[in-house]
Amino acid sequence: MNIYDIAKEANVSIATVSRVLNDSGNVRDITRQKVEAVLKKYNYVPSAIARGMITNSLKTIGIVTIDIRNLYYANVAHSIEQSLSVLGFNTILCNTGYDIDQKIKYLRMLVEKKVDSIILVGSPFKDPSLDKPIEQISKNTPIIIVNGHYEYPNIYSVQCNDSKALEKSVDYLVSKGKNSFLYLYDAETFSGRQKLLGFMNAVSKYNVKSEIFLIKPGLEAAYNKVKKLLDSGLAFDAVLTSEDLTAIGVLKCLASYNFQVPEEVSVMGFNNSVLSICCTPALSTVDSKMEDMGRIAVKVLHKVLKGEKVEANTIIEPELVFRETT
Amino acid sequence: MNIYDIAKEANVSIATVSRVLNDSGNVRDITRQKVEAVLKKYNYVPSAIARGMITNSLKTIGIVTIDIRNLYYANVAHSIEQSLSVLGFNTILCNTGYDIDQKIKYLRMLVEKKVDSIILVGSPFKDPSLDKPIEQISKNTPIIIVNGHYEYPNIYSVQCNDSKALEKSVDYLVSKGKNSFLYLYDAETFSGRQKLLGFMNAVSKYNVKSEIFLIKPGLEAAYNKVKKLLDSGLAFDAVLTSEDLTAIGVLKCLASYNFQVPEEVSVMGFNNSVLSICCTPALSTVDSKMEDMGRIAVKVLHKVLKGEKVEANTIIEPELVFRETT
DNA sequence: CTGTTAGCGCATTCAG
DNA sequence: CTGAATGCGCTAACAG
Repeated sequence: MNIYDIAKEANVSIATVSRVLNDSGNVRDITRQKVEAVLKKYNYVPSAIARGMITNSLKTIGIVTIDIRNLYYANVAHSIEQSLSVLGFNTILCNTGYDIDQKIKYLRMLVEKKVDSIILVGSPFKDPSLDKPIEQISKNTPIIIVNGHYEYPNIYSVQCNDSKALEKSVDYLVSKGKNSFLYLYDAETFSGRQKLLGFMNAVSKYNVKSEIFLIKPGLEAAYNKVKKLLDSGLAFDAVLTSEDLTAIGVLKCLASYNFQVPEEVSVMGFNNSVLSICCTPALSTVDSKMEDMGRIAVKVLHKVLKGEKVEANTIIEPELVFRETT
Repeated sequence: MNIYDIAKEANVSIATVSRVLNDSGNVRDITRQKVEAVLKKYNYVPSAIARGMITNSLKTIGIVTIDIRNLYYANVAHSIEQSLSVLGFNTILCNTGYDIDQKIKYLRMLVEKKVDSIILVGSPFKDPSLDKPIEQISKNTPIIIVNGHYEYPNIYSVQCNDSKALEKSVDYLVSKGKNSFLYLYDAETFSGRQKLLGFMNAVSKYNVKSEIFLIKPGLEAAYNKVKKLLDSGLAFDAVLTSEDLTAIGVLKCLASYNFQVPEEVSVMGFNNSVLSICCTPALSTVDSKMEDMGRIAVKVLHKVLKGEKVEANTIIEPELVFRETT
């Protein structure tokens, strides 16, 4: 069943069917009704493929991220998908993992499918060897980076002011009398560097001690690191992390040593994920505005697609969420 | 840049270019090399749309679920997406939420895009008013239901033996001397009913008390329910739930009443999500084999697509995971 | 082994 | 307001 069949049955030309299908005006009311009747009769659904042949678009965008099982990515992806759906776009989801070849493969698939845009969530393409392909693609397809940054034509970014969040966290803890800080982070992404910078910047403003460690992602790595640190005699009264899950690992380790949180040691997570209310005590954390990020990324994209002028960089302010660990 | 341009530059016909592009044999080695050189020179990527025009497929499948922010869905979706990617398929992600019109809209978009299959994760289409569209679509497109069930031609399902999981949990807790059970569940999906059945079936085998409550999803609803129950004087020594998050709400409430877990009250969650290791004490739960479900769903789909015969129903056995709450 | 040809289903001129 | 004709880029016969 195609547009010809409909046209024949409705006694009109395919052009007319196309017109009512796309609501593009210039159809007499009575003609329209005639066609619509046939359309409904057969429950006709036009082929996006054939349409794409002409318009060179499938009204589809690709969202590329490391791993959707990570709550941060899941939240942002959800927000993007929902906003896009309102605009009539579908979303192709790509979990690249950390393998470079995988990333290239996904990129290629998206280009083949002529997606209207690619949205990078996190910075799955921070590896320099991926710069060339990304720049190449950007020649024909706008790219939006959520929580990442890339200075290049047709590449836009939406970021959370992560560094500010860390600064404010340190400020707050210092005001609470803390003076010996630990910062645990697990990723050297754009966002990861921002957080780190914010932390370093903040502690340098005060006369406080600070230690910084890069660890593997996950609860266990954090637990083990803190254990090792404690066993080695390091003392601290505040721990900041780049991820809620890391903070929970810290909490668990602290509990095993019978530290009082937050009296003896304060702990702050990052992202305000559901994890932060699952642990005990409930985790103070940073609301990194995951929903907003997705929504605004799509707003930027929409403008770009409409040919409107858009600033290459949008920054969103995070918010501190205080619960029981500070 | 299209296949004609490549053909011209390589001094061959478009058919030959198509042949090397699809690696479909019948090309002399020297010819192939000539073409490949041009292909590489322009970094040529064929149009999946034009190809789809002929093959009537974009090598894309739709995965439809309620909300990817839910860890269960995220895990299954991730597993599906990864397995599909290996087979050269892309995944369109749809978060339907609970609105019926949304669901219809998503279905229509997927049909327009001629997806090779639709995978339903959870049972986003359990509403009877959606039966007609689903059955209609199944006439042309195989449908796979992950943790749901629908007896109909060209609809296949992969499910976890959730009822068995609940039975085994009760068995175990009875063997531990528990005799007064509470079951809290938050969804009347197919899977939700299976769990419920399993619970009822199990408690009926023993001389134990049991109460069952349907509550809203989330930590807070569980917390409030248990609080109300406790305040009303209800006594129990074991709580089972249909979700880890619910169990954590229970745990939090129990803690606020200074109950010893598991000595006085045992608690079990469901899904073995990351949440279960975040709470304190760490939650005993059911590994509902999220990864396996996705992987097997794709295996089933692949067979269906190849025209092989497949059993309409695949059942996976869950596993109990004992941590600190039992 | 290679080339020619004919559509796939639709949007879009351009006439009328 | 409506219809006829064209072509998007590719695959799949078919002929050679």
